[in-house]
Amino acid sequence: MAYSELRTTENSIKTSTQLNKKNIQNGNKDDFFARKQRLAQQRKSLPIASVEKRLVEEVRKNDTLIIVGETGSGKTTQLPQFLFNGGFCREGKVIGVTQPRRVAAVTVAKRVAEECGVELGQRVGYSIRFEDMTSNSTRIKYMTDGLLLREALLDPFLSRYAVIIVDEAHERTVHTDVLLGLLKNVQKARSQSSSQQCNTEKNKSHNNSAMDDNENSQCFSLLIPCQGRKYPPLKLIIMSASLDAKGFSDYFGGAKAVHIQGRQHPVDILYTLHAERDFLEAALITVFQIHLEEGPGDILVFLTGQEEIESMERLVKDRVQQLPEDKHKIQTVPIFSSLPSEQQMLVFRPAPSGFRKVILATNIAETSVTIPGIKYVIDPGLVKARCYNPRTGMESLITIPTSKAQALQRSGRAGREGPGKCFRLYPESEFAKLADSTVPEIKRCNLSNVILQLKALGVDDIIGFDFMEKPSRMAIVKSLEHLFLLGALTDDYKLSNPVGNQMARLPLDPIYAKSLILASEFNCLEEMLITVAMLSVDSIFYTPREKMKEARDAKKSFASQEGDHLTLMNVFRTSAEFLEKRKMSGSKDKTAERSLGKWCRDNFINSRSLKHARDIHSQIRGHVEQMGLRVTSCGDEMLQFRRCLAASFFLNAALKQPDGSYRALANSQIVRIHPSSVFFRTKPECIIFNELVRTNDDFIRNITRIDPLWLPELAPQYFAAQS
DNA sequence: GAGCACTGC
Repeated sequence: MAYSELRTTENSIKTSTQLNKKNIQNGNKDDFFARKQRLAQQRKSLPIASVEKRLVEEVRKNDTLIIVGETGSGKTTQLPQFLFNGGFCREGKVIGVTQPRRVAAVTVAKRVAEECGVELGQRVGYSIRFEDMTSNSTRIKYMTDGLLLREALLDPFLSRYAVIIVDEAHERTVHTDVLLGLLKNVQKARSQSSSQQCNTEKNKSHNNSAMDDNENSQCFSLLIPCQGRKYPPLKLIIMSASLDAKGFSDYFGGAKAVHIQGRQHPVDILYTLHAERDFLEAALITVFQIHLEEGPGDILVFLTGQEEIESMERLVKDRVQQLPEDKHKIQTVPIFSSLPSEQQMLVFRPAPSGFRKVILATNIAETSVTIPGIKYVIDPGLVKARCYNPRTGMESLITIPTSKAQALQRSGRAGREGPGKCFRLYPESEFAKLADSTVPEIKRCNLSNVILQLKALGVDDIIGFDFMEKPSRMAIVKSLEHLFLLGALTDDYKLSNPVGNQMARLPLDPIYAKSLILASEFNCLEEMLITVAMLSVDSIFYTPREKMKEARDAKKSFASQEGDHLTLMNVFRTSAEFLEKRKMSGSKDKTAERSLGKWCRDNFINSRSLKHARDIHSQIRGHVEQMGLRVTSCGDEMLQFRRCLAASFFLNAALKQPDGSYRALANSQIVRIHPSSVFFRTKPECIIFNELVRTNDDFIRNITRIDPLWLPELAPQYFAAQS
């Protein structure tokens, strides 16, 4: 295939010695000191090290600072240490650093603890869902941004923190965007609380005297809990890898932005001369072009989904047979999120000697997973993205062109260990037409959860909330209506008590949170806890292409005639009984867990999803018990449980049509039962469902049969007017 | 008889 001239994007800076994994495990004293010395050397050689004093000074001078740091600058690990040494943790205050992903929070915290020579969980720690590695002495705390949002519900002023660093802000996840808005309010309120004494007597009710103008009225509600208390100003640092700091700076009132040099090797970017019609074929040709003409080094190919990855794998294997025998040494390795972890791990294993590894990946390899040894990247310029239509309330996945930022992120994967090459399968003129950055997630998702959180944080005027980028009015109104129908909001759209408050405290989809509250009244909270935990995770059933029949039979053994909800519950309970038996018979916890892994494989269950569901189950159980909800079981009274499902998910009720499709009662939309449902063949007259996704058709998933007469009985406020 | 980018509480 023809490519245009090579172009060099970034300057090369030599990297220091790589870490030697072996030495970490060795408790040997010499190794310990050698490693310590090496760590210190590495720290000193980071681009950020030379500007330590200046950075600390800038943070002292500016309440908000934007830091643009390229990959490898060391900003995430070093800046918190600089600030700690600079005295920002006086009086027991904490430096919080947020990350969009759990793995990042954990690995960075471990690294920093080691650099500081302290035990993880002491001065340096991390906190993510299901795992808290912090203590009273923790001063540098890495955490996920979603977790900090949850913390804000309990401590609206984030009073423990002197500094909050929002890392990877350019990724613009929903959590990051909500957090930025919240932090802006907290910062404003805290600087006012320290400059202006709150008047405890006068401010019992909503009273604007503590604020200068209406624009500030939103942080007023945040002020209430701090009445009479004083807080030091909150230092805010927004760190981004994208070169465009202006958006963040503008949002924070013209905050100062500083730039820190990165340390990437140069990556040559090549474009095709013409637009390619078939990107799979173009990628295939490029793989072999690299294999035959370029030096050693592994290839990373970005594809849109599992299906493309699997067909690409077959194509490479077929095509390699046409080459002379001495050119056969290619090994393909797929990676995507729903792949079982053991198979995911294979991408990290070096290819056999003399072989070239070709990694076929979704955008899991863009940020979440860093694979060593990549020298070549092939980027067709496409990505599958979630879209939300607020009018229909429907989510869908569509393939769209990447943004420039995303293309840059992908090409950067070729320059982590040495100079690399990136082949973009489109002409350079097309690159110029790409959007600069990806549309923030908050503009393309259902907002019910976001709104419930904001309401619980005291933000009543959602439409007036100062989002960095405002979601559409329609999306906001739609979600407000939805929350109102669930009973989370009152007639004047305030958070209801106790229902709305309880729902906001549960880390679940609002509709699932509501179902738990209802279940305690229906005496089936035990069952509903299991159900919502199982509904909250990715697909539980795993169906490998080559073992379809076995997988289907395994699934049948769990199937319930009542529907998918009870089927999921059967899986959960059977696995729990299995684990219990193992532990009773004297197996250690670890051994029992391992045999659960085998049980999962035998039953074609995705063990990662099941583990996740078990974690959610125990976490949520703790929450509902704390709230004082009664956790009781309906035993064999499945009718009672199905009635509770109907009462919970009445917004998703549907009636069978003569042609076997269904009509959703809420909006008369015609939908079809997904083939993964137990009701794909035997179709009941009336059902409730949990998920509506558009793929080749408008499919509904997770379905239970109900009696249509229950609907007006259990949700009269909704169905009375309609019948 | 389908096919599910990726995170997160």
